[in-house]
Amino acid sequence: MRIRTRYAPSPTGKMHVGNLRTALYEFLTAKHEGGDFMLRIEDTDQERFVDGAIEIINRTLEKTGLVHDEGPDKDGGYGPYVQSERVKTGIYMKYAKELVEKGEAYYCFCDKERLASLKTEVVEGKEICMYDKHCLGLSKEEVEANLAAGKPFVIRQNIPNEGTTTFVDELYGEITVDNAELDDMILIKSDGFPTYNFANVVDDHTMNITHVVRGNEYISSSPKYQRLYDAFGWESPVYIHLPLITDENHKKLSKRSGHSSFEDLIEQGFVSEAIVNYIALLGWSPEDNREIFSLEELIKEFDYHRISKSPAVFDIVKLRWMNGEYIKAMDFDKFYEMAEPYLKQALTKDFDLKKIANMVKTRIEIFPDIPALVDFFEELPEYDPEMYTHKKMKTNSETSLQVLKDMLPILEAQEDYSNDGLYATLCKYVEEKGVKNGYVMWPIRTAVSGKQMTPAGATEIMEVIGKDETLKRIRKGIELLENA
RNA sequence: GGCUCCAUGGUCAAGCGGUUAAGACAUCGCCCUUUCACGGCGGUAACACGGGUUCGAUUCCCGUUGGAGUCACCA
Repeated sequence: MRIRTRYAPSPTGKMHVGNLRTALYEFLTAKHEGGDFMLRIEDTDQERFVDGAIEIINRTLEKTGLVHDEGPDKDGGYGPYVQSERVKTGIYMKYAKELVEKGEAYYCFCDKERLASLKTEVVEGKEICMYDKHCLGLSKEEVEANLAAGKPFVIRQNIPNEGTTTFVDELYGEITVDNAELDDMILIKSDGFPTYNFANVVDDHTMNITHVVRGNEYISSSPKYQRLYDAFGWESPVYIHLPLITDENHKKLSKRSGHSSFEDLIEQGFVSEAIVNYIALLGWSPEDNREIFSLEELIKEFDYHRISKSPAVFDIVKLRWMNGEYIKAMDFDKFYEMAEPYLKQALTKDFDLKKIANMVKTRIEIFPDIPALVDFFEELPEYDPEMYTHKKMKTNSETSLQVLKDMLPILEAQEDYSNDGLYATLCKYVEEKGVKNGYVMWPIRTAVSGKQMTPAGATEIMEVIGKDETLKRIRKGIELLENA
C-alpha cells in the first residue's frame, strides 16, 4: 500500500511551530515509506479566512523543504485541493444526503439562537437540544415541505444515546467512548458549506489518504469521525495523534496567544534547518542518540512508532543551541551573506567585515547576537576601570597602567599592524619583563575594546581597528587609569 | 464540571520485568586559551504517590494526585 498523508491547514494566519511539526511528521511519515504528501486547504469557514494565509503556508513549506506531491498548484488527480472549490462540486452535500438516507444524519431547521438556548437542557444526564428531537421526529413530508419553503437548515450527524464507539490510534491504542458523550455534530452548515469535521472525513477518504497525522486536540472528536466512516462503510485511515507542543506554562501553542510562528523565528535570526531539526525532536526520537539531522536524514530515520505520547515544552534555549550548531557548520560564504546585515547594523566605518564575521561565527547562536558582540569596533564604549583587574591574569590598575604606558611608545613606533606583527611585538615585551602573556594581553585588550568579552584577542582587535584608533584607545585607557 | 489522554532530572528524552536509570540543552567546576566563546573532562539533578501481580517492578494492572486536551453552524 502506498502511503498518502496530507497537511490540511486552514488559511487563518501564520504557521506556528505546532502546525509546522504536524506538517513535518505528515511529510516524514509519507516520505519514509516513499509515499505521497499532499497539501489541502481547509477553508470552509469563510469568516476566518485571512488574506495571504495561503501564501504563508506555501512559503513556509517551501522554505522548510516540505514539498508536497499534490496540492492546489500540483494536480495529482484527486483535486480540487481547496475545500471551497470542492464545495462547488456538490460532493459534501451528496454524501451528507446519503447519510440522511441511511438515518445516520438528519435535517435540522432550528435557528442558531434557539438551538443555543435549548442546548443547556439536560435530559437523563445528557445535555441535549430539545429541538433535535423535534427535527428528528419530523416526517419525510414535513422535511420536504420545509426544504421547499426554503427554510434554512443544517444537517447533523445522528448519534444514538446508547452504546459505545471505538477507534484505534497507532500510538494510543484503542479509545472507546460512550455514545451518550457524543454530540450530534453539524455536518453541513446553514450556508451550505460542510464543517471541518465532515469535509475532513469525506476528503480524506475520497483523496485516498492512508495515514491521518494530526494534533492531539482532535482525539476527542475522532470517535465521531469513526462513526462517519462506519456509516459510509469506508475503511478508516491509520490515525496518528501527535502530543501537543506547549509553552513553558505547559499550555498548548497557538497563534492566538501570540506564540512564535515559523516566520517569527526566522525573523528572530533562526535558520530554517535548525527549526525543522529541533521540532522534529519535539515528540520524536531516533533509535540512537543523534540530534543533528538534515531533512534527508530525518526521512531516512523517521519511524512514527517512536513518536512519544506526552506533550513537550518548546524550549527556545535548546533551539538557540541547535541554531548555533547550524551556524558553526555553515560554510563561510553562506554565513557571511546572512551575517552581513547584522554586521552593517553595528559597523559603518571601513572595516574588514569578512574578518570580523569569521571571528563571530563560532560565538553566536542567532544572528541578532552579532551587533552587541562587535559594536566596540565602531566606537569604544564607556567602561569601568575595574575591568583592568583580573585575578587570574594577575593584573590590577597599577600593573595595567604600567603596561599601557610601556606599550604606548612601542606601539607608536610599530609600523606593522598585522595580527602577527603585533603579537610578536607584545610577546617580545612579555619576554623582556618575564611575565605571563595575559599580564599584558589583558590590559591591552581591555583598553582597545572596553569590553569584558570580545570575539577576538588583543592583537586581532588592533589589526581590525588600525594604528590610529589603537593608540587613541590606549591613551584613553591610560587617562582612565590615572584618574581612577 | 463531564469525557479522553498523559506522567523518567528545570527542559527534550532513552528505557519496553533484572541497567551503576543512557544521551542532549540548561546549570556548576576544572583543563585548554591572547579574554570570552569554541573544544575537552567531570559534577549536581529524575522514575509523582499508594496498592497489587511477580522471585524481582521505572517498566504490567488498579486507585489517588497532578497536568493537558476537548465539550462551536472554528478548524
